[in-house]
Amino acid sequence: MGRKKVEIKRIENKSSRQVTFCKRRNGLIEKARQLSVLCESSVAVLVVSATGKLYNSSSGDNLSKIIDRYKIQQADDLQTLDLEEITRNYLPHKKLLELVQSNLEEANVDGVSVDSLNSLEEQLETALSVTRATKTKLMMEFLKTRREKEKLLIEENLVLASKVTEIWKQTFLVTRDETSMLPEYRFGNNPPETLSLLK
Amino acid sequence: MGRKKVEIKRIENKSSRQVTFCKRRNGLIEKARQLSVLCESSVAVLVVSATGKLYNSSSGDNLSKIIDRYKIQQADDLQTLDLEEITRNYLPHKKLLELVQSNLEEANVDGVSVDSLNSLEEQLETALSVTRATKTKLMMEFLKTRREKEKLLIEENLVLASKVTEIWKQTFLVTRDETSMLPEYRFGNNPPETLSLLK
DNA sequence: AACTATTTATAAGA
DNA sequence: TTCTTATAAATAGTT
Repeated sequence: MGRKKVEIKRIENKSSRQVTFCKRRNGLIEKARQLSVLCESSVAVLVVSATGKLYNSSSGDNLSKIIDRYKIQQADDLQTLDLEEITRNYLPHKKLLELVQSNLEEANVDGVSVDSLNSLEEQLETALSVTRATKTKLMMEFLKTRREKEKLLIEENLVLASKVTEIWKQTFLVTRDETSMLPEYRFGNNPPETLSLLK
Repeated sequence: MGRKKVEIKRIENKSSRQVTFCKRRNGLIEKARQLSVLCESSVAVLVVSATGKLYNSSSGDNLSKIIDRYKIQQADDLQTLDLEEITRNYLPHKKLLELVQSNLEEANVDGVSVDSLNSLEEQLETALSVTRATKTKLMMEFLKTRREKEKLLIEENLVLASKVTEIWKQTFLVTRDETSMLPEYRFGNNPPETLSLLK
């Protein structure tokens, strides 16, 4: 729908690709909004540009909720896989139970005492909750470490990016006036692309 | 674009709403595909109908990857709110517990039956194990996302670092011979420091 | 599900 | 970028 019919294949010209990206992205998002309103549904659109920049929109429910809805479907689809994971998580406990089982049989020799069984149960519960808490704590700590490392990387990235930008600017100023001294091909002519993850 | 102009507001007639939902949903998904192909980008569309049914499409990358890219942004924006997401995912289990709770009270009225308590206990254990597995899974997923993001950052960092090094080298070669053209203070005299996290 | 009269989106040009 | 406009494409109402 334009002056000419266009084939649906990659637009080779960079600038017209950029223009089309912008126009059609806006068009798509507007269409999504309309669908949502007309048919009282929730619609999410996520667009990742070639340079990695993300554009998203949602109407009806918010994006997180829509994604959660998607996850539920995934969970349904992979229910058998989850069961495997659950089983895996239970193996350590199983072993612990076996260990206690042998204790139990030992106890049986002396005749079954309800009191001893009670205390055994308690011990088991304690062992279990300790295991669980430790696991959570370990994972939380690990997450924290990751976050800190990520922070450092982002800072470093910012410093480097501004350095490159700065140098590019100055190079450009020089090459414009003194082309012969600093041939344009030397540093490349384009400003450094902006960085996908730092926007 | 049809026989009549339509206002963008909820379509009251149920069957025409249904028809429009289907037509426009297909249109939206086709538009998404076109945008993806024309501009070599990744596009995801998620539509949840009023009855809760989910329709989704993705082009370019697969949906999970696009959603991961979204999560990276979220993690930046809402680093502290990760716990909220986890909490949100726990609500369904909460409801399950409430359900069981009501069963418990019901059982109490008829006098406590050991059998019913047994089955209740079993149900609870199941709910608990599912909860536990879900928690682990969520944390694992989150860790995976972090790891992927870190990878991207490191790659970006490497590219930037080599860029800075390259430019520094070339600048040095010029300044040595033509000091007046490129005052030494301009880009700084030192080679870029090596990077703490990339060693 | 098709069919078309119209509206809407957008490609090219400015 | 942003606006304009000729044309392609989508779709509302109809069958």
